[in-house]
Amino acid sequence: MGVPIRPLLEGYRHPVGWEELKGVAAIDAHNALYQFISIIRQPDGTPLKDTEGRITSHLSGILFRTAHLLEKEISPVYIYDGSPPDLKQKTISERREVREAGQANWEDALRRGDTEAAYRAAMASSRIDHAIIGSSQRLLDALGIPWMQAPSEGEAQSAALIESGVATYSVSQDYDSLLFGASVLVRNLTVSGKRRIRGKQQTISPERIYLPELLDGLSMTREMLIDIAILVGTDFNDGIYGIGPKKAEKIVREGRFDEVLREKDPAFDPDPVREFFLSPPVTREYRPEWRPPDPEGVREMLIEEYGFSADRISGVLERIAPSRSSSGQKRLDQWF
DNA sequence: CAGGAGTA
DNA sequence: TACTCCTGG
Repeated sequence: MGVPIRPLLEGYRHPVGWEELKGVAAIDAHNALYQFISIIRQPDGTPLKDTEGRITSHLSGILFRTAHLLEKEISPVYIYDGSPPDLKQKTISERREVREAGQANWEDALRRGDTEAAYRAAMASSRIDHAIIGSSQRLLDALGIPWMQAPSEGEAQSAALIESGVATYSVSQDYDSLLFGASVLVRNLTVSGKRRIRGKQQTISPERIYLPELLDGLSMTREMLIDIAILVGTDFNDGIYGIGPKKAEKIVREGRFDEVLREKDPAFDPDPVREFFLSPPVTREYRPEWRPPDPEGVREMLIEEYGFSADRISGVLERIAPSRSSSGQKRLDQWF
């Protein structure tokens, strides 16, 4: 779910226009896939599937979003998670339980005929499995979009790519990459527009957070921000019961982090978690390469193999790899 | 989520 | 043009 420190970011989440987002976007692949798989569903929660029952929601999401980003002169590179640290095991098993409950609730809601509850439960049942990861990577290859597998957490790798100048910013809905030291985080990198959230219409548009501005504004170090996160809970440790972001901020500012842990959870050693955020396993070798899209490869995969509509695919391909016969449109692949 | 059709 | 609604696989 990511670290719940949103209240601390009030005033630092700046709306940003597409013009300012030109550059290299290091996209948290797991986060993006999860968004697609959980949201791209029919009203009763059924995901898009091909005739063999294989889920295709994520392929639709990647295809159309890629076209959109390239049109905005944004170069995406997808960062996949590698092996999770042992510290994450509890989070992983908790997520599995939530998914299984979601699956059961979905079936229940369908039997009751409660479509809205079915949709919500189906979202919670979403799972990024091997088939989804593999097919997403094949599609990215056909689209000429680079991807890499991080040694460990993708968000940590994204931060390293920014630090070394390979990426301009990190893209995720979660705030973890800030803890890993990503200097720029972009959320809602989607076609802006209105969405229904909890029944209400709300306008969603891209927003940008600068870590240095955040730390300066809060007068704190990244180490302090990490300690706050540890108190409220991260993917790598349980939080302290009854402590939210505001109390955690106060505790850390007053230098009572150790004291509070000694009192509330004496068995817990925060140092491995601190260490993981401050120097996670990452690679410094990777250099992404963007290639022109392979229209025939995309067609073969999506139309022949997964049953996408030829018309829809042709429309997208025309946007990202205009055919020579097309009239007067500017070529978007010219800067590859 | 994103695109497209339908509507005003 | 702007906005709502529906569908995609």
